[in-house]
Amino acid sequence: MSISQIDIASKLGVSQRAVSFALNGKPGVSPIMRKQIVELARNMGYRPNAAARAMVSQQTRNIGVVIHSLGNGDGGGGHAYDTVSGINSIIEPAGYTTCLVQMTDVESGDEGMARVFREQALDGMIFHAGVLNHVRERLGQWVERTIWCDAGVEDETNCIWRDEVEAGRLAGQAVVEAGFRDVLYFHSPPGEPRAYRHRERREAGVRSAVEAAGGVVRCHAERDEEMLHVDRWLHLLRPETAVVASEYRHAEGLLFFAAAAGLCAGRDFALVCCDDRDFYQRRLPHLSRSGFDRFAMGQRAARMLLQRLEAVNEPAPSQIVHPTWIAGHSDSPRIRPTLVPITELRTPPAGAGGNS
Amino acid sequence: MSISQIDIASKLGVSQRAVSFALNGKPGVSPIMRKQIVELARNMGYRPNAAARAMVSQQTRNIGVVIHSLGNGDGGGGHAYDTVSGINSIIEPAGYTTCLVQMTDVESGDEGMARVFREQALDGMIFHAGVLNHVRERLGQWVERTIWCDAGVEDETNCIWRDEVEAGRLAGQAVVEAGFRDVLYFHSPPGEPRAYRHRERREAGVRSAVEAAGGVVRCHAERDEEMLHVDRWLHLLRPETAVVASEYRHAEGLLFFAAAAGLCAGRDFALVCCDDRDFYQRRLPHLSRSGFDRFAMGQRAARMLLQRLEAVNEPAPSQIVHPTWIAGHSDSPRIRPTLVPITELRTPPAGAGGNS
DNA sequence: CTGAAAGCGCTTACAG
DNA sequence: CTGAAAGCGCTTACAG
Repeated sequence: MSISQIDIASKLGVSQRAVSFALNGKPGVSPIMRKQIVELARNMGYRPNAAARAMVSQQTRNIGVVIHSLGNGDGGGGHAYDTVSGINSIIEPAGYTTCLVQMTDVESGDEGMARVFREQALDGMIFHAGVLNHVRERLGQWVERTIWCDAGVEDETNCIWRDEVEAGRLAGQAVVEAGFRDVLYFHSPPGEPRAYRHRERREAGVRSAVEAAGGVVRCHAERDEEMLHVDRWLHLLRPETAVVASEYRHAEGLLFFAAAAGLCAGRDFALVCCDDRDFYQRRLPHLSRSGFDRFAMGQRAARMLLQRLEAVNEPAPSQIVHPTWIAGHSDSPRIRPTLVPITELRTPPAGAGGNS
Repeated sequence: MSISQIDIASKLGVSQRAVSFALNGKPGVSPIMRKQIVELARNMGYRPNAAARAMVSQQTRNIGVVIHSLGNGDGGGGHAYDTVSGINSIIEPAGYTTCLVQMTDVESGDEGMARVFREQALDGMIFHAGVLNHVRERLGQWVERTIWCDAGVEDETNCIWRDEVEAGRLAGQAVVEAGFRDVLYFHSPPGEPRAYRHRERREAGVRSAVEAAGGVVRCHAERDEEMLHVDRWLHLLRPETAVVASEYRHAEGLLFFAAAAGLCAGRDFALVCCDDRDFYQRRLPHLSRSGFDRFAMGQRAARMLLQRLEAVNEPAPSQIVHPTWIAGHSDSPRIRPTLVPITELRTPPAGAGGNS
């Protein structure tokens, strides 16, 4: 039904080889014939058959991008897609296609695996998810060229991950410099599906900075879906205490639900976050945080993979993503940075939320 | 390098046909031989070559999912991915793979198009984006089986879109029933990249409901990235006025930045939204809104496409997604639904934000 | 029930 | 500079 090189060749009375060479810009066809062929191909609406090309060239030009799915709609606001966008932005111009694979923790046996894994269908993959060990090992066997991107795998090669300890340290240092010595580390309870040891590491970083300054770090665990229940944690917010949110979801909860309950970050309490989202730059610039450019990380992971695909397949040296500190800023007079010097926080008025 | 059916066949001294039939569960192989073959294939780690299979079967089992990209990290919080997740949740178990394609408005000529379009590489595609007309026509020619999913295309077949007028009407009706007659419709300024006429339609719906009750609708346009500048719009919030946010981003801004500035939805002003996100159910349940389950819409679009792929290729009748009204609710005493009866809103205390 | 063979649409040595 | 041909790894009529 669709037109092939043979259709073009026979119409012009030339060999199929000539068509292939002309269309692919290879030498060995006379300029006049080349022009005829290219023109006719365009007029006939010829498009090469990817499967045939893949078979002979032994590469599919498809790249798997595996993300962890919590099920229906992810439920999390989809920070994994920040990374996916970064990956795609590099891979697509290079002529590859992003094949999205969503995985749950309870991955069934080989039969339940996505087709893209059951068959040989990928040139490589980028794994972006906390993944159970047995799944990891299986996939590693199946797809020879894999980059582990913030996936809880930290080998010497083919991995890229963020320095979470440093992210915590930056946050801790910032609150110390703002004069705080009492710090509340706000994190997810253990046992969350995305088990990738960022919680402990960020905490360790926070501690190292705060304790070096003679401060003390307390912890509070809260499921992010429960942040709405402000009564669970509102009493912990005090002007003398800096709150360090481990994940962006906690920071959003602390920012917004506290405000709804009458306590405002940057006015009634100090807030910093060890995490970041790409769109915060435009939509939440006043949040003081450890920068974590997932889009850029995805780009780097994609470049690591491309290097392995284009050159000889030697492992790519692992990379560590170093966080940077982003001081919250606001050019709106009524919205304040979430971290201000301790002396600028107001003491709670009688009856305000802080002391119930 | 990788093992093929021939490797298995020769090792067992049988024909390649036998291997193919055995592995694919087709009749025509003796049970004993079948068992031998299946076992050996497993031991040798055989995986079928997707390209070869695609070539002979004339189907790639790849499906393109096109989303609009604003560039770096999308910048928008990625509501398109709610839909993508829904699509993938249906397509993957059916043996297809989601190929993600991000498109910008300024799509260059055919040469700059993603490889997946330049070549014949897809069995079908789902287009989820407001798309410029010339791009639309080109892609429609290239991929014969396309479903237009909330993409600004509304033909009799192969389209699925949300009833935006109804979404506005539901929001308008809700505020009317809560006793409001003064309504502020809060929307994006025209000329936003994702041009898909939801802004006007939602407004028309709001108007129809409010004006039928003798109320009046005013409008205010604000870019969502500018919501942080509360001084631009804070003075518009009054207890007697119900604010109807057109898009979820505006609702979030109205919810959160107003709170940071001291005005609280459900206490100082009423807020409803014509839009929705999948994770609101868990993380923002108190927002009163027109329900819009993008995940479910993606699933429906995927089923429409699968129907065209599995059966004869006859066009799928278009579907309209009807919004439902979701009354905000909260089991936390300090967080209130964003829409409450007008009588329950407090009159602004002197000096509060509403009257500068 | 099974083997030998054609063919899917390309790329690329190999002869002329 | 160009044509005739092999082969990538499968599926599936076609003979036996």
